[in-house]
Amino acid sequence: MNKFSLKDIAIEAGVSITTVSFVLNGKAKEKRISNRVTEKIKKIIAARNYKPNVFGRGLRTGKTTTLGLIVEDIGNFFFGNVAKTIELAAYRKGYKVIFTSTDNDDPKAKDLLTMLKHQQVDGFIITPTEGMRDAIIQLQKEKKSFVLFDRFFPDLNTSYVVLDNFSGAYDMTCHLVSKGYKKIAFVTINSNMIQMKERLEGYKAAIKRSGLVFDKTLVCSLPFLSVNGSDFETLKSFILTHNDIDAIFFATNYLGILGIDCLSSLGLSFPGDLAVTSFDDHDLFRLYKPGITVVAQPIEKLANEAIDLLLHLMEAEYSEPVQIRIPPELIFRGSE
Amino acid sequence: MNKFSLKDIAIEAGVSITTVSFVLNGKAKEKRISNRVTEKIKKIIAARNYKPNVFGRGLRTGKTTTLGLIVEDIGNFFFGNVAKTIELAAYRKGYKVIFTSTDNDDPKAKDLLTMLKHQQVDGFIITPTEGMRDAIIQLQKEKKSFVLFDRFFPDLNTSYVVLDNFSGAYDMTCHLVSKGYKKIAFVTINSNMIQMKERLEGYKAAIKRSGLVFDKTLVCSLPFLSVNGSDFETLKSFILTHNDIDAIFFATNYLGILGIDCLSSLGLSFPGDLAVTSFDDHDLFRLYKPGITVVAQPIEKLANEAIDLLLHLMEAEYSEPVQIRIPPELIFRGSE
DNA sequence: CTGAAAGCGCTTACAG
DNA sequence: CTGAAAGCGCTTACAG
Repeated sequence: MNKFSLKDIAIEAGVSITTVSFVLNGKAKEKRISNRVTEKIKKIIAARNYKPNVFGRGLRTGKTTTLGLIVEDIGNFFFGNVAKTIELAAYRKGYKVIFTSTDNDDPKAKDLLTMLKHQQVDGFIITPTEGMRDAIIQLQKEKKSFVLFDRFFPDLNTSYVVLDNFSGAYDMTCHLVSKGYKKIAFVTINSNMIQMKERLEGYKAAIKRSGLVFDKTLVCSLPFLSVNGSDFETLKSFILTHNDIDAIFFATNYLGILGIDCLSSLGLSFPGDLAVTSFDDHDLFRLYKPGITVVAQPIEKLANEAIDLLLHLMEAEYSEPVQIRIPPELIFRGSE
Repeated sequence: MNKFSLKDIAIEAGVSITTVSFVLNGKAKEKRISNRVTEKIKKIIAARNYKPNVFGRGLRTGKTTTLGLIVEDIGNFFFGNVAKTIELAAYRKGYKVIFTSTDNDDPKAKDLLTMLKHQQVDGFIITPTEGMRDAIIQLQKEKKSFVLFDRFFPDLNTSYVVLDNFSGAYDMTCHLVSKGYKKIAFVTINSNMIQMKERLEGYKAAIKRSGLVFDKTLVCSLPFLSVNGSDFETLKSFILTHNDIDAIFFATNYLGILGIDCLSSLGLSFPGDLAVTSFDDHDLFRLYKPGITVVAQPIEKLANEAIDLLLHLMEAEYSEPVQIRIPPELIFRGSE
């Protein structure tokens, strides 16, 4: 495909490959290549549409202009749009992106990280699973450039870009309280990862601050993306058992979607029978009748902060870890 | 990172790098390396967790175990889930995937293809834009392994995996006719690409076969993802102008989503005021009240066919182009 | 102002 | 049954 190598260009220009390489890498001035020769070489490179071979360069320099992106699930609305934004920003800077989904599976996640390291990507954006803690420590030891995304390890001093999950959950819960709801259920996933913990903590803190009593039986924890579809039944029976609930707050977009499915199959209407709110925005929440009140994540902002930070870390000689929290945005709709 | 090279392993095993390379590439038997030596080397490779350097190998062989995926928009429900399935299948086969979104932008799309070629990916899955025709011809001349996805060029004999769009549109239109609708509007995007043409043709054919008269003023063509959001207004005025329409068929998921938004903001209800159906399934269509009747694309099947075909083409010495059409699945819900 | 040469890590034709 | 050596395409320290 790349018929042309440095050598071919050199022959055509009647100079050495060294000289061509200098011109190619913008070192013509520094190396004092004459203007005449520089221009001549540039012309030939353009005419032949010559691009340096990635392997030759990679072997020599260890650089790839490729980034590794690890998300939870590229098919999810949130992560899919995050990926889109990151890819666009990377493209504009001349980087390729290798993308991978962990599906919250620890062994797969670790395997993916190894694969990306082995692939010599220049930097990583990682939505870590719980079990990746050691692998992240290792990555840091190896002085790789990376930023954690959506979640992080509280006891590890790494760079990250996350939503301020605590205040998102806190503000939404306060909102429900202010509307007069008193029995507010919180439906979350069974995860120790910080982003889910913070959402739960935000909910708890708001309940307590409001003078209500935190009742742990009002918290429903589902396993992550159970394949057998048992979530639906679990949630249904939770709702049926707690028939005094007057509001439900779903902790992620797919829980909210599941919740709407569930409530509607139970014939419950909202906000009539109970108020419904969710984390994350989604076309369904926006267009459902009534619209669902949500804690929206500013997706483009989150993704752009992550890629910008990563590129910054990659070019910095040395940098202290940078930790960014983006405020969420509450969108009030009819579901209360 | 990869501290260990072939050389290190060779030194540790007390053999030449040639021998290690043979073992590494499963040529031990063929090259008649003794069992004793083979086992010893394998043990060391495992113990050191040695992985061959991708650049060294790539430079020598030109192979990368990396695939290039070009979709329209990774943030879209359809393409996001396609990407997810492809990535999973590729991962299981030991391939990495570099993914890119064209956003239906010709120059970007061509640029992405060049980038992927330059990156020496072993194979391509491409959702082409209209303007990529020449680039695809070129790709074929270069004997690259690739499969077109979701759409293809009718006058080009290339491999592809697509939905049978014609029959999807045809069947849905017939369904509407059978329900008694007579003024069926078709909302599509302004594209000459085959998948949209076939949908329109399917609609037309069904109208004619049903003894109705094809009325081109009932076809509304919107520009692809106009940034300024003018689609909403265009569609709105189309609906207002044609107040005798008794059914609308949206030709893609994002048009259907836009349509629901639009109809609902006009205060129109369905199927009361008019029937509503769409191409592609989506959480919104499934859970909206009433549920939206759709022509669903079997996403996993489409994606798996594409990746399987690509892998087949990659390992085949030579293969005639393979062209696969997957039948759509109509899902009937309350919107008629 | 420019070039010859080493070396990054690998695979494989050739030799024995 | 095993190894020395060439060469893939590049960058850069060194020499002049």
